[in-house]
Amino acid sequence: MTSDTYDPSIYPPFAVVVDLVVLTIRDHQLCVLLVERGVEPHKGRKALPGGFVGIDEDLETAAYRELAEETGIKGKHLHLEQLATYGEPNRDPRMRVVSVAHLAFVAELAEPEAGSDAAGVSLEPATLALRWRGNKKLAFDHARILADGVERARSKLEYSTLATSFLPKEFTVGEMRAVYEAVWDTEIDPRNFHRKVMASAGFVEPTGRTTTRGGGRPAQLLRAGPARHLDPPLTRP
Amino acid sequence: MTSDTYDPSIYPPFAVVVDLVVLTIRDHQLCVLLVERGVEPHKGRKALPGGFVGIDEDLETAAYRELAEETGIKGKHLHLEQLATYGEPNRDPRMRVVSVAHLAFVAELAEPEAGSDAAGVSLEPATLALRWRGNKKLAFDHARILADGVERARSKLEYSTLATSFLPKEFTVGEMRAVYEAVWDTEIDPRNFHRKVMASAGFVEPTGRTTTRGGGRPAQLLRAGPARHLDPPLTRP
DNA sequence: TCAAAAGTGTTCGTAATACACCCATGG
DNA sequence: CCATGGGTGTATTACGAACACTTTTGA
Repeated sequence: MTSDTYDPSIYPPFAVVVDLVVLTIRDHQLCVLLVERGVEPHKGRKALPGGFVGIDEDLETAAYRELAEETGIKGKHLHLEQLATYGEPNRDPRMRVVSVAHLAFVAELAEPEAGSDAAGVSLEPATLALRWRGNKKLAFDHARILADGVERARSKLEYSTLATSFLPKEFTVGEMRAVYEAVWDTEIDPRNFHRKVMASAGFVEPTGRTTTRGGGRPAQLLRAGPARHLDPPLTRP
Repeated sequence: MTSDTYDPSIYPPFAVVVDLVVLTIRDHQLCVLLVERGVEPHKGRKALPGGFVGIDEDLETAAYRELAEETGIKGKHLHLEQLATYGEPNRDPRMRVVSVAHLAFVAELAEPEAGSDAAGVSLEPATLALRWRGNKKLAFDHARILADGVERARSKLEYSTLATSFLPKEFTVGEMRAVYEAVWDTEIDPRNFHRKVMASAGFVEPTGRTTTRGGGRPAQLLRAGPARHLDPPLTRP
């Protein structure tokens, strides 16, 4: 804030919206939730979900609300954080729109089209959506927002415990490895990964049960531990 | 963005401002640039510099403009990045204000009070300003913004080459070590630090000249190298 | 000749990698 | 009994912390 006085008759109107980069893992790929625009501008193109912030609504509250409206997700088992704010004067041709983008990590949603609002909801591989060109290009500056979100996700997995946000409440080490491999788009040695995850204090805790989903020897079922930061970090090759 | 239509007669007015966390090193301490408020609310308190975004002005452009107005700094030898956006409904009692905070690293400014606008500009140790309580407390939610900025600065030094932004164009390894010690508030082994900095490809390059300012054996004068990221990172103890 | 800061060499313990190997299940 | 993934042990290498030591100036 500044000490300048505010005069509404001079000060021009800004619209403030939240846009969401909702990431999830599907088929061993990092996927992003997109909606198809029904109106101009960019009618027919895919866009990040989002909407206006209410006058008495916190930014984070608005982001959670949009997420629920768009996906039907309401549970507490997800991660949502502010990503960055995009405010180029002409990013929306209709008026001056400042978008506070948020980044969400969610566990596999059972057919997200079940969401209330938008019929045109889809899940697309993130790297694919980033490469769309021509009239398939993402609306507005959403390709840039998505790129920033993907890069943030990649680095967050290194030094935070947020990989668990992509997983159901109970999971195996192998399933967590699949998350890292999908987000980083690399292969990871299963044996060393196993050791690092189990040795990292507070990352995961055993439930005592096992599962054989996925075949092979039964794997321990784990749940997320209390730690928020990963020390030492898991580094990508 | 969303497909909702926009109706200005319904949509309430938001003010969009940029606030600046301007950090520099002074007396071996990490310091922040503050201005004293001349009007209510929070009249007489220190606050982060900032101001309204123009209707045709990019967020980053607005941040550079405010920085120049507040400090007189115009040169290209500084770093400025977006920090985060703060939009709680009641963070400003006058109206709904969304603040896009930016973080700047600058080399020692020669008495910043020389700046054009504000007479009440001062440089205060960051950790001190964060501890102010009662009627000396920072205005609005600026203590939280400052805390976020300091934490970001601390971690940026680990994996980026931005320490050079705190230094003049030419500097010595010892002067850079002083930056790390001030920002991290730790002591660092000079010998190991020297080796790491010089071994890190693209971090610094020799100018060929030396200096004896600071006493002792002449030190190589260095300038910032082309690298933006530090690999391997410098880790705090 | 002493203090002070720059810079180099070396030791030593830990951490990461690569991979051999064993385990426990389903088909 | 074989394929599949889970999980353990271990040798080798790489790296970082600690610190002894040398260098080059100003006072």
